[in-house]
Amino acid sequence: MGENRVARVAVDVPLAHLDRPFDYRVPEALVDQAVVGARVRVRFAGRLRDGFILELAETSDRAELLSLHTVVSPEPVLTPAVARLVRAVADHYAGSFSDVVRLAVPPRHGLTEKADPPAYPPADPTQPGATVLTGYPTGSALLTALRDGRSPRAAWTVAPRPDGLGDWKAGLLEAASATLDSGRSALLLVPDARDLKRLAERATARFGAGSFVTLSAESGPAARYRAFLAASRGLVRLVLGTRSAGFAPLPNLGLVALWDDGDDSWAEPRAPYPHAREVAVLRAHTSGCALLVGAHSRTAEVQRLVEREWLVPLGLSPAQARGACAVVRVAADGEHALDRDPLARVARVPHQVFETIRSALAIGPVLIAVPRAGYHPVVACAGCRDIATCPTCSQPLVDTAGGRPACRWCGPPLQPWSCSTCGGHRLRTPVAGVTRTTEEFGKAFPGTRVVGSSAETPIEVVDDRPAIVLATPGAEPIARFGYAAAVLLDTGALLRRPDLRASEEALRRWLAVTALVRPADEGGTVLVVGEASERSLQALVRLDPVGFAGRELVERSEAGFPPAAKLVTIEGELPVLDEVRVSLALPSGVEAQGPFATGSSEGLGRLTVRCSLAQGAALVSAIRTLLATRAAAKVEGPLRVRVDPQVI
DNA sequence: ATTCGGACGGCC
DNA sequence: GCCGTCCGAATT
Repeated sequence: MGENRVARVAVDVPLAHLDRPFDYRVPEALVDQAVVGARVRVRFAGRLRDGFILELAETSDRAELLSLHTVVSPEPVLTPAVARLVRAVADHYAGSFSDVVRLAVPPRHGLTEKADPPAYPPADPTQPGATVLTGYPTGSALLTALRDGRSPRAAWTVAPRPDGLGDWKAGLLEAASATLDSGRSALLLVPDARDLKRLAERATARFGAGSFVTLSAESGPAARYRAFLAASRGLVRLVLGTRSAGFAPLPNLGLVALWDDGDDSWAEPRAPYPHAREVAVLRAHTSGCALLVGAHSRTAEVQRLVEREWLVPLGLSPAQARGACAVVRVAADGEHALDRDPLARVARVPHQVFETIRSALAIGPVLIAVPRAGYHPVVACAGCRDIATCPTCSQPLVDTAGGRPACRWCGPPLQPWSCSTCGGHRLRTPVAGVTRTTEEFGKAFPGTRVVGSSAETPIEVVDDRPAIVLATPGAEPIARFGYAAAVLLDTGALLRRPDLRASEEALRRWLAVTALVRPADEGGTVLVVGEASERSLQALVRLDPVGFAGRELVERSEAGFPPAAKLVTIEGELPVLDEVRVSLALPSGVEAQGPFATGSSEGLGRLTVRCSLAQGAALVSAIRTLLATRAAAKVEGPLRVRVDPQVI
């Protein structure tokens, strides 16, 4: 067989036991096109299937080889570095190469590929931007290391303020700039399209228009593929993107930076459900690039990497942070139904909230963070605020879309409702949506502009004139010069969520709101309505997300949850899961719980398997082997495996 | 003798 | 998955 006439092909087959390369002969006519990374079509089990050339070789172990059927295009879309990352991610999540490669390489867009690429002027990092990282201890050392071509890894805890030390976008661009200076490329990742747009605006100002690309699934197939090609062809050295851009092919990658790893949009909803933070970690590991994980808060996962000394901490002390940010105070969520002031009566908030808003309005806009409508669809008595229950079965009544409260089991109550505690007849929704609360604040502050921003009707920016801005989580507008104050209403609603990460997530959101408020020396205040003894609330008041994450990690360790333990859930039909539990020869130290019915659908259930981190890789590999064996034996019953799932 | 079909093994 | 093959039973 001639020179490089064997192509190792990753064939797109969904079967777990066929998750390995297959050799094909490269026919004479395709020699020029059959390059490493090219998309091909091959005959596999009698059918034509898609695949990628992983490598070219001179010989094969096998005597007889089929020929490549077609080279779809000679464009090398799957580089060896990305192929290694895809394999590592698949192995980590007990998934297959073909599943992960679908997340890594966007669908081909033929016209875009054939068209002349636009001109990409070089990113000009000589324009000095604001220096942010140097304001942090060891920040200068990080930049120097990047500039010198080294690969530091850091967990950057960003001070929650709107500008200066809180300007995380400038910090990421600064790190990128230092990396570009070393002759390498950089990848900056943000959780959503809104952040991407804002980061891109800053990147344009710093590096010049067109000197970088943004890579996101939301930009449509053509634009997405054009940006992908600009990266893989080495036409740009700076890529900004969202979740799937974590796999972006960049020659000579020097840095991956990821903003706010606690955001739930980092969790990929498609199998094998990789988390972008872990993809970035695996990328730094497999390609030896630098890693910068920045956030106002700190996840237990990042805390673990810091404690293992795999990430270096980069942040202010809590005392330094308090000196640089808004002051945070707690208002007890007391018996305000009896309060005299109009806001307390109308919107059910403590008197202190009214005072804070009134004084802050004198110097600027005020943000009111309200829990998302629908968090608690339950209804309560307007008199005593007790939860309203069904007169027939005593289950909580819920607020239906039609506006009439009803019991989930018995339907709308037949006779007029009366409160079983105080005998009252009027009902109200305890957590009002933005629209409703907007009206209430309008009444309490006559003459003040009141605007609402929610996911459905978001507002991007507000100016510095006094206004009350009500916003649901994630839809908070930016105030051009920072809010004079922010009020976090009903913090208990977030904390009461039946979720392992409820308090971590709550602190993350509150710090994000704090970051929109002016620092204390400019009069900025954050008022939190809630239970002052809550650990997450105390961490907010002290601006100490690191201390919080340390204790959070200890708790996860005691409870046997990720990232302190390896936890895998397997979902499928209950009898199938019984078989799985038996056939998974569990080594000692590996526990299994269930299978339990999930209630999501008839006959479906979940089996949870957990073990120490030391045994984690062996457990995941054993589960993968089980999937392969089952697929090879054609055992019926689909299974869904999640490694370290984000929500349990 | 020939054809049909269902099960099983392998997929380069 | 899906295809090919192999073997037994049904059909001529």
